[in-house]
This record gives sequence, C-alpha cells and structure tokens, in this order.
Amino acid sequence: MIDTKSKILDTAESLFGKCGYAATSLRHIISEAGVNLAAIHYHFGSKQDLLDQVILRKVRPINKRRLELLDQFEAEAAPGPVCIEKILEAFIMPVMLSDRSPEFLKLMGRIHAEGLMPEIARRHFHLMMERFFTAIRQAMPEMPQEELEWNVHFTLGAMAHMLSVQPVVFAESPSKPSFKVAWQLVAFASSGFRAATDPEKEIEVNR
Amino acid sequence: MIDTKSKILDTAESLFGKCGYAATSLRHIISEAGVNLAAIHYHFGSKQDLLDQVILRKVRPINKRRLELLDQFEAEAAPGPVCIEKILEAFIMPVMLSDRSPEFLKLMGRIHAEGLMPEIARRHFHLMMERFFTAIRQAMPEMPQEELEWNVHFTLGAMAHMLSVQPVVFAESPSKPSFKVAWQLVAFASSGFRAATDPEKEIEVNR
DNA sequence: TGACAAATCAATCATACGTATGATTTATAC
DNA sequence: GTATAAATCATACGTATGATTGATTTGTCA
Repeated sequence: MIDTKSKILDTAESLFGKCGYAATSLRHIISEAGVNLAAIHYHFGSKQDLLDQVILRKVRPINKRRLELLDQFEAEAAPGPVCIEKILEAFIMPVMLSDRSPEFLKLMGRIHAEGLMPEIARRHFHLMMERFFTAIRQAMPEMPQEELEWNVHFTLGAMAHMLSVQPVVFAESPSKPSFKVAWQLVAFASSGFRAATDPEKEIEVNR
Repeated sequence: MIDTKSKILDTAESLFGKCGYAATSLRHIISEAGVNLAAIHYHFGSKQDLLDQVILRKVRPINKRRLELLDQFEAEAAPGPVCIEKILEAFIMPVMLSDRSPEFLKLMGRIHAEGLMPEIARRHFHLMMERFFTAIRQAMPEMPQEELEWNVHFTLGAMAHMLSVQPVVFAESPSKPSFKVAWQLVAFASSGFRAATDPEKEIEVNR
C-alpha cells in the first residue's frame, strides 16, 4: 500500500490536470485518493503548497534534463551558438519523458493555461528560464528583443496546448501527445522562429 | 448610465479574462459592476449561460469577419486552394479587432486555456471551424491528417497564449498583444505549418 | 513493555458559492 | 391615473469550500 502522501500527490496531479486547479476541490482529491481531508494540510499545508509540490516533483527532473541537454548542445556547438532547433529540442523533449504519465502532461498544460505557471516558475525555476532565454537570444542575435519574446510565448502556448488537449476536440481527434508529436512541435516552432516577419504588415484588417 | 445587462457583460468579460472562469465568482462580478446578485440570474440564467453570452457577443462578429475574409481569399485564389498564410490570416487577424478591448482578448485566451472552448465552439460555431479545417486540408493536401490536426492545435495554443499573456511574465516583458504581434503569429504559424517534419526523428531522449 | 513522536481520524470552523424567492421599485401602455 | 410588465432589490436557501482542532491510532526506538 502506497503511503498517503504519494496517493495525495498522484491524485492531485491527475485531477488538477483533468479539471484545472481552481475547479478541483480538496474534497474531490481526498475522496478519489481515499484519504482523510486533514491529511492534505498535515502533509502539505495548503492547496497552493500542494500544487507546488505536485509540480516540483515532476518538473525538477525535467528541468535537470533540459539543462543537461542544453549543456551538451552548447558543448557540441562551441565556440558558436546553439541553433534554435537544438535549443527547442532541449526545452521541449524532456517534458515528454516524465515516466510516461499522461496525467502530468495535462497538468503542465493546465497550469500554463490557468496562468499559474509564471508565479511557480518565478518561485522555483527562474534560473532555467533565464538560461534558455539567453541561449535563444544568442541563437537569433539579429531578432529584436520583443519579437523574440513573443516567439517564445507562441512556443510555450503551443506546447501547453499540446499537453492539455482533450482526446475529443474535433470530430476526428488526434491521438494523445507523443514523442512524435513533440518532435513535430520542435519542427513547427523552430520554423516559426525562423519565419521572416514582414515589417510592412501593419495594415488594418477591419472593414 | 449604462444598463445593468451590459454592465454585467462587461465586468464578467473583464474578470473571466483576468482570473479565469472557475476562479471568478458571481459576487466578484456584481460587486465590481455595482449591481444586484439576482440581476445575473434574471438577465441570464446561470453562470454558464452568462459565459456563453459574454463570448458570443464578441465572437459572433469575429467569426463573421473570419468567414468573409476566407470567402474573399478563396475567390481570389480560385480555382486553386488558398495558401496557408491567407487562411491563418483570415482566422487570426479578426480576433484582434474586437473593438480594441484587451479585456476580451485575455478572455479568449483563458477560455481556450481552461478547456471550455471546445464545448462552446461545438455549441455555437462548429460550422466556422469546419470551414477552416477544410480549407487547411485543401491547402496542404499532402500532409497526413493527424499531423495537420496537431499543427492546428499548435496554432490555437499559440494564439490563446498570446491573448492571455499577463503583462509581466519574464523580467522584461513584451508589450500587450497588438496587430503587429498578431501578424508575427501568422508568420510564425504559417512557417510552422510548412516545416518539414523528419520522419526519422522517433528516437528517445531519456538517458 | 512503555514512552514518544508521526500519522490518521471524525467533527467542526467560518466563509463563499450558485441559485432561488418574494417584495418593491421603475418603466410602459391604455 | 391606473393597470401591467420589466427590472431591481434584500434576503435566504442548501451546499461546498479551504482550513483547523483535538482525540485516536500507528509506528519506532529505548
């Protein structure tokens, strides 16, 4: 029998991913996990702290792998900068390994989507973001800072959405996110980063 | 003095966008709008119906404009298919006009993100999605269906995230979404659609 | 075995939620 | 000006929420 703490973490991960953070109650969690309500506050402290632990448990090894890959790619590319494809590969692909738990992938997408990620990221893995941001800046030194930041946002959004997609969205729905899909995203976003933006395109669309 | 119904719609739009649907209470709305609690159920019927109305009020003209543009581009391109750049332009750019209300842009992003959009879309603008999906399929006839669907997801995710970005995400944050940024997204996603995916890239990343 | 800490438990706290009701006010039409 | 409908109001319903308490069980080491 697994210990209570793990059961809470597993169930919270699943429900936060399925329903979102705000829409998931502690009672929903404990009834599914078969534990006592007070156990959550005993082992964690608050709903917010529980969320932090749920995320950190899985994200820490992911970020570790991300930085390892970035280190490796930087070493291989030295003294030049790493190309954007490799940077995005190092950022995106490690998310998919997370011990084959699709529950967690959904959660990652949700948290991004609910706007809770910036806060958690700032508290817990600000350094990693900075490293990747710097790498991207070096990979695309000619791109204006603002344009670059927006491309990062586009990529984060695409990734979050990939992770949180429900099985049925359109009539014929795509499969669950997989390594193949993640590679497709790497290609998609890399190509997006390399897209030339037309500075003349400031025209209105209305009327 | 604006009528109660509009005040509710405006405030709900703003708060749903800022805090998300689940995290926004009706009391939060009425206190900000300065109206009575019962007014919501009188003019709408439920929180869910309020959300539907908030969305439909703004999305209907957007979808109208989307279809107009797609019609126009299809006429111009006839008898050939419309290129992916034009299709995405027709889909993305009309979102930005919504009478210059950044509140609503955030809401659109949120709703996508909270996973409420598929349900609303299925109920209210399924046709429009079908038309664009068909157009995309014709623009990229050689692309496998599944790959194509995922690219659509990537684009929706990038758009949703663009719309819902908070002013402060990184240390130096990008500006609010604008026409310029939307054009950048059109370029980003178009380029992504055209990216060649390497079918050999099925290799693992772990260990 | 006995002492002490770690963990679990049922029960309850105050508050907030979406919804509903019935009275009251305001506007519209005759 | 009175009747009828539309709109707003204060109030309350029943339930759910996150959090806390103090008693009780379980495990650990002397």
